Amino acid sequence: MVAIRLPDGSTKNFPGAVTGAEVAAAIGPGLARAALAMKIDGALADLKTVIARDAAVEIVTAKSPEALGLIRHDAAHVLAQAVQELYPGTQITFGPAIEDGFYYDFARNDTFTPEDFPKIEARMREIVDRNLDIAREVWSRDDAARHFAQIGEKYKAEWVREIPDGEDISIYRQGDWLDLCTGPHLPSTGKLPKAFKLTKVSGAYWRGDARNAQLQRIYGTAWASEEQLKAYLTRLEEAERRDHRRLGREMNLFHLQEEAAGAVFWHPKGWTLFRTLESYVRMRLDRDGYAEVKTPQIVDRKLWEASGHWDKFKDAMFLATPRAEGAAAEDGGRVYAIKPMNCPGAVQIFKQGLKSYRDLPLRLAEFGACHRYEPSGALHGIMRVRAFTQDDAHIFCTEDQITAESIRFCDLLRSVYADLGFTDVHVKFSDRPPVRAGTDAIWDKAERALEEASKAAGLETTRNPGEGAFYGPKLEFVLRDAIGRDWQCGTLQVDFVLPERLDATYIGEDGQKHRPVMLHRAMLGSFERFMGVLIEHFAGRLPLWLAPVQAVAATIVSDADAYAREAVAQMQANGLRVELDLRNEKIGYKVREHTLAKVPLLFAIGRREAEKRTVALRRLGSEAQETLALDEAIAKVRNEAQVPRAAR
RNA sequence: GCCGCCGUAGCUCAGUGGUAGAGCACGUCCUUGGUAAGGACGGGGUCGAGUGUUCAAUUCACUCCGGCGGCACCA
Repeated sequence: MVAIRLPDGSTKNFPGAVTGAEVAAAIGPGLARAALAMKIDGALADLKTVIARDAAVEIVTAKSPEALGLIRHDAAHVLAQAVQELYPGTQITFGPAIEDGFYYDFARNDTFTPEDFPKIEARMREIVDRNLDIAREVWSRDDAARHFAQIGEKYKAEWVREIPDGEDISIYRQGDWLDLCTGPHLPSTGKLPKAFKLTKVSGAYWRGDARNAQLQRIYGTAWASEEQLKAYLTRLEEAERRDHRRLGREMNLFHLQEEAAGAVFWHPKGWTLFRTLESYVRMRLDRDGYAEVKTPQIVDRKLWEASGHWDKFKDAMFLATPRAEGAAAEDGGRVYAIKPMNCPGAVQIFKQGLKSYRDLPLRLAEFGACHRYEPSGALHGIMRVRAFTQDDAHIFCTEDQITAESIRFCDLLRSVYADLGFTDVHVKFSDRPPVRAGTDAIWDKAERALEEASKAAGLETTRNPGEGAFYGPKLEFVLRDAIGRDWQCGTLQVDFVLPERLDATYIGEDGQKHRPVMLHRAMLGSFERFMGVLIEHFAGRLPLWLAPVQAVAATIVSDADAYAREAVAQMQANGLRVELDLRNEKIGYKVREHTLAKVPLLFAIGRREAEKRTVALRRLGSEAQETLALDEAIAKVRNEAQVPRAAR
């Protein structure tokens, strides 16, 4: 007898081994129809799996949180079958479920284009209509390897050989189509909702390695219902509306052009935002015990060789040599590199003069402009550029101070993010990468120190194996934006390696030389990227204190021009970023324009206002008007526009 | 860097083997209008760059540059 415990606490007894489908049927015909898979003692399994012992079983339906993953994984298989039916000779490789959808990687000589999608989607629907039974089989390694080799699936054959001993080699059969897959899967293709859509094709490397063959990846999205699919497509449109490249142009913040690919031309408004952000961060650092420095832009490559960056990153560095005849020789044949990062420079400042343990921790901040030759395919708007400014700082401290400094930084970071409108932050812990500097003993120490520190700072971290910097492990702070997207911005890295390589020392209490530890840290990461994130997070509707143009004073009739000028001058004298719109246009036109430009405040000034020395205030996103005396309006707006924590 | 797609006016986009068009924006004039587009007229393009095919290339081919979507990379 087999006793099956159900989620509601009840137990159903069966005379012998049962399948999930039978359990579902025993509960009710509705559930039997809706069943997609099950969980046996919490582990996801096919409905056809035979349960031979007592267990807790939960039937998974389209409403279960696990359903989307199953649906997407099945959609990937149906896609693969459709593609192989339509394009014989195409090899299959991998096709997992991913966030919001799925993909499948194919090897084929001809290329897929989006024009192929309608045909493939139609075939996918047809496969759903065929309602093919999906069943798991366990094969021997030899049989599986032989089978895939025989039918020309060399990627599958390769993979079969690498499945560890002791693991089942499971094959899913869907009609007469087979795939090597761990599952689980829906009981038949007919259970797959038709709420899917192919979205894009791209290249992808076999096993994620650029040295391997490039495959063709077809992406799709799949949902439990048409409504969900529609909602997803709407979400994509929303993301497109927020695109910082589009808003940057529309709001006249910046532009990019090919003579300086990967570098930003900041327009007055964009630069105003940049400066506002910079001075805010500077204020926070000033108040948190940092000293700001500035290090050279062009530095002899010897320094980068010493730091280890040359070895690892020389291909991504810009070089600079004097151009004048004979100058290079006169200069001792030096080769300079434009700095790709600030840390070696910070170490040079630390090394000036003897440092005592009494000087530690020493927090050196730098708004460092760095240049890196990023691969052309990596460039993306202002989010991934070749010239950027970090809100960088290096904290030189003793090992004992790591924890306290980490806590202090995390506190600052949380508060800064909150001021900037981000409260949903999670933290990744990236440990030692395969290629690294420093001994394992040093890495053990560094990882332990960072773990302790992050625990002490009250952070919950998820592990990110092998993703640390070459000189040390790091915490990465990921912000979730208004529409649920994640952006990695802040970082905290523990570094025992660079102080050693660049020979930084301090004199300890014992009168002996010691190595300081270096903490590399950034909050925004790069201003360029962070500004892109801000723009997208707020959809261009920046909070008043950040808005490059906080208000526009727009006249209704030209008789009000003189008063409007005076009002704007007063506002500007009070530190508000206000523009004057005296154009020969109707107020409706001006309202529309400034609304589209996402200016937070609009002061309409007509004859009435000029006579009574008032302004009619309209706020972005509202149609209400509020008439205020000029002085009152200035006081009010000034208060609202205050930089967070600026008041003393 | 790799795969695919794209590059026509400031922006969004039509279009053609015989050297180009719309809407918005811009300029001038009229209009002084009370909260999301008032009217008239006008200027504006080496059709990304180069090479080739052709009597003729913005259109076809190739190379390069840049952009977009992924992949890889990200000190």
